[in-house]
Amino acid sequence: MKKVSLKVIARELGVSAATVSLVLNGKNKNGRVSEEMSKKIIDKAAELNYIPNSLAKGLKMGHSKSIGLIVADISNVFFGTLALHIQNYAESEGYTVIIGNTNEKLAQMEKIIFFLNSRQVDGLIITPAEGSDELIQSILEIKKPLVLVDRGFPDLDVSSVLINNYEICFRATKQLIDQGYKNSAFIGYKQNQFHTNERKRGFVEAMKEAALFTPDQVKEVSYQSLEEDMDEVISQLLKCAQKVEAIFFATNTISMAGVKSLLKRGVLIQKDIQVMCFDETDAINLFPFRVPFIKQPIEEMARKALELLIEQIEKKEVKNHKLFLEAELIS
Amino acid sequence: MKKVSLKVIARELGVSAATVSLVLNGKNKNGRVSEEMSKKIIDKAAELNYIPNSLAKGLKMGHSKSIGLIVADISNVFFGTLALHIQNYAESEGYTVIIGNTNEKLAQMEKIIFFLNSRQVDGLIITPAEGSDELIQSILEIKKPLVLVDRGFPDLDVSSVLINNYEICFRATKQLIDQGYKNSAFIGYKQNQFHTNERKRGFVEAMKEAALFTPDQVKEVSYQSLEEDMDEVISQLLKCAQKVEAIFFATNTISMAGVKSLLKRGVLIQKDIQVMCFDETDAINLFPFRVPFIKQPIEEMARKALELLIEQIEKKEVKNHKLFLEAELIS
DNA sequence: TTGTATGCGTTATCAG
DNA sequence: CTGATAACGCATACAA
Repeated sequence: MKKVSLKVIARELGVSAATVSLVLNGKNKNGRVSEEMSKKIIDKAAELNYIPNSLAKGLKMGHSKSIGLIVADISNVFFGTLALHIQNYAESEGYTVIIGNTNEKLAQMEKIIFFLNSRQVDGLIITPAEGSDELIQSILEIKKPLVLVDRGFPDLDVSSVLINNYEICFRATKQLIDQGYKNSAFIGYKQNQFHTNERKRGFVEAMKEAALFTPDQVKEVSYQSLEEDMDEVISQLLKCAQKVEAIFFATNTISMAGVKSLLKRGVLIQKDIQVMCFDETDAINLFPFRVPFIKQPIEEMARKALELLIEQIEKKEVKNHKLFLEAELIS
Repeated sequence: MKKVSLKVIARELGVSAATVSLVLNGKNKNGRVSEEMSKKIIDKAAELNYIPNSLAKGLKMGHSKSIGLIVADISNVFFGTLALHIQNYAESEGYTVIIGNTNEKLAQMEKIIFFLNSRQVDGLIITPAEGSDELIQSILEIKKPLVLVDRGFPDLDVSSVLINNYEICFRATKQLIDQGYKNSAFIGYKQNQFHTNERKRGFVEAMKEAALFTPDQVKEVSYQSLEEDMDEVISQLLKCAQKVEAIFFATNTISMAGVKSLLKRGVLIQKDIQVMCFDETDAINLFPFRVPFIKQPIEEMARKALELLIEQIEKKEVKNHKLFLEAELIS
């Protein structure tokens, strides 16, 4: 079973490759090719199981009709779901998605970008790793269409689709306060990224507004040693002189680890300690009562990111649109 | 910032594109190109930020150094994790992975295969959808390297990496019996796939061996309406005259939905009803006690699948290796 | 209504 | 030691 190319079809039918190409691309508008020939070609292509070679096409056309999606970790449900939706929308627009993982590592991210670029992706959707601003800047410089999702760099002239992190965290914290939880803690990642900082700021400002803030309410765990750090932080909180009444977890993975750690210690969620989670993790659904959480509009994020990207690709200009979608407080 | 190709470097340096190609691919072994020129070329490439065009290379070479991974649903942790590991191994072997979702739909799967083939992937790793045997057969016929993971077709002459579904489920069921749970139920997907049938068979045979089997112990839910079906099935089981003592869930998604449904009804896991789960879902870890589950060697599955695939790709022959890796019973 | 020629960026072959 | 040339499969301008 040898490769069947345009030429093979052309030869079998005694016509030129050009004619076959025209017909198979539906470009025989103004009676360019006869109905008869046209039909013969289409039938032959089907008969021979012709599959167009996208590499050749891409090379010729100067675009690959593919986009690169770079996430931190595809085994994380949040990114998996994001990827699913992006793929779905991309497909309906005629684009393939190539997914890469950074594992939150800058070096890895750089490698993947190079790789994706060498594969001639028409654009990139990225959840940038910490400290990747220069790297992002370098993509901008080569005028490659680019959209950031989930995380962004406010100072960079780049399009991004984020949620209203500050505001939703402010509201979530305020809700805890209004419900009577005066002494809350916030657990986030030990990293300096805009979106995480905004979440923290939301918590801090709400607490300050209610004159309830003390600096040691904010705790940090590291991505690499999440479970151990969480256990440490939780036990610190439980030992505090002033009893912690609620804990705000800043991401879905932190929420899972946090809830797990609490349960391990026999702490009763909502009875002993209230929690506020990020994203609708499986964990949340297992309780016989509602656990409050912040719901991100993942599908919309996917759609918007793709829209912005395709706009850039097709208009051939790199625009700076910064979108902040509204997350929802579910309780 | 225009595209920088081999030619550009060549022109700037006043040499031919061929020479540049040789140097940049490290093929100037036997003093083919002078040290001096060599260095100049490498420096220039770095200076101009040269990125090789994989499309052109692939077109010329006849391979793309990429493989297609087709899963049922990338937002499912099992597949996400599988994808992560496959990508990691693939990368270390110099291959890119392009991921596609079937959403368990045959038509979708067919579409993706066509797409991936048109992108000239060198091989395919697939978790086949139900009823996709003819489709798989057609891939075999065009001699495209192919490995099935997680699910397989025993009658097809195709390589696959599965776990020992029958045996592990037999043992898991036997363990429930030995622990005194006489009346167990099994909940699986309403589909006719080898791997799921094997799981069911493991349960049934173990029950039969202990003379405890009755046909209505086996329940089915459908992938599309998992939650509703699960609620229905669970309430059926709870209403049974003969009290159900344990439930065996046949996949990770079923486990999650099942546990959720039980908790919703106020059933106490392990106290009222024991469960046996598939995969280590988040849910399992939230209980203050150990919930027994079957642990699949996902990373090993990924590695083996890739090994088999690369072997096929590089030896240019399609071998039929059927691997059955050992899952682990954790309790 | 159809065919020919050209080039996309690369590598391999063969000359020089 | 290096350069010219052809070819991979396709799309397009131009010729017939």
